[in-house]
Amino acid sequence: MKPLRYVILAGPTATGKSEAAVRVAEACGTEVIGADAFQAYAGLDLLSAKPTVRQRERVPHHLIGVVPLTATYNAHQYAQQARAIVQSLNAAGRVPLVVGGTGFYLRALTHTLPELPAPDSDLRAELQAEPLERLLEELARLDPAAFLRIDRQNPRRVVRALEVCRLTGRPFSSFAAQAESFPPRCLLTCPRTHLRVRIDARVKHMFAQGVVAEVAGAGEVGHAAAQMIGYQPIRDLLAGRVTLHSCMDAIRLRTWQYARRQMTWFNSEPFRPVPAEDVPGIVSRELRLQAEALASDLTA
RNA sequence: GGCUAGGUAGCUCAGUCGGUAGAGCAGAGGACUGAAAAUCCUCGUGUCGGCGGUUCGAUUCCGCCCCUAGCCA
Repeated sequence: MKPLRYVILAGPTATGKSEAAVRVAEACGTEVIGADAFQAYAGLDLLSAKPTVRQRERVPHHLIGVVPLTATYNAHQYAQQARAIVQSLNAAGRVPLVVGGTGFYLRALTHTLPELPAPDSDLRAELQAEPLERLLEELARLDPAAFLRIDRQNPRRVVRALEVCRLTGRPFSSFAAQAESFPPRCLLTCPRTHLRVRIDARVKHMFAQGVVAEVAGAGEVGHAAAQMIGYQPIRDLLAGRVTLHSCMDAIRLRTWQYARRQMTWFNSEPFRPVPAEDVPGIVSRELRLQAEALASDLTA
C-alpha cells in the first residue's frame, strides 16, 4: 500500500492556523482537512471558531461540520474519514494540508489506532457507576499489563480499558497501534504573551459576532459537543446564573488552559516549530516536496 | 467620633486551646491508544496589617495605631 501524502499544520488554539492554512492552500492549489474534535460538529460555528464562510469559499475544507451536535464523534472515526479523503486527493494528484489543534486526532491519523471495538455507551454507563477500586480489581485480573501501564487514577482510561477487555475477551494491552505515515509536521508557534492577547481578542470577537444567540438557537446538543469550551458558561449566561463579564472571563481562562495543554502535547511529538511569518514559505515547500514524492509514487 | 466584623499564598478563605500555617481557585510542569476544547497526575516559605507589651517562645493573648465593610451618631 502506498503511503499517504499530506502535510500537517498544527498549533495551539488562536494562533491563526485557519488563515495561515487558507493562504498556503490557496497558493499551492490544494485543500484543507480539519483536525479538530469540535469543529467536526455541524453547528456552533462561532463557538468552535471554525474557518469563516469566506475562508471556506477560497479553499475547499474537509471534516468540518460533518457530524450532528447530538452525535459523539471520536478519534477513530476521524482518522478513517481523514485517511479516505487523503487517499482520494492523492489519487487526484493532490497533497492536502491537515490543519488543527487536536493532538489526539492527529496521532490517530499518523499512527493507525488498533482495531478496537467501538465505544458501548450502555457498558460505559454501567462501568462508570462502579467504584474505581472495583474496576481496578477487575482490570488487574483481566489485563495485568494494562493495569500497570495506564493511568489508574483516571476513570476514563480505566473504563475504556475494561470496556475493551469485556467486549473482546482479550486484554486491552494486546492491541497495539502502529506508526503508519510520517508526514511533515509543522507547528505554528506564538509567544505566550501574544497568545494571551489573541485569545482575548478572539473571545471578544465571538461575542460581537453573536455567539450567545448561536448557543441559544443551537437546539439539542449531545454530551460530547456540550464539552466545547464556552458552551456551559453561555448556557449559564442565558439562564441568568452568571454575568456577561464572568462568562467571558471563564471562556478566556478555559481557552488559555486548553492552549497550554496543547503546547504540552505538541512538545512531546516531532513537530517542526514554525513562527507565523515563516508558515507560507515553509509549509508551501513541504507541500511541494510531498507533491513530488506523490508524483513518483503514481508513476511507479 | 462610637460600636461591630474583618485584615493570613496572585484571588477567596480555613486554622493555630501560644511552639512561625493549609485548602480551593489561579499559575507552572506532565500524561494522553476510539468522549480529547475531554479526562487525569505533580508542585504552596507566605514580614499570618504595623508598632509595642506579656512569655523561654506570639501569626495566635493584651494595648495602641493604620486600612476595609456595616451599623450608630
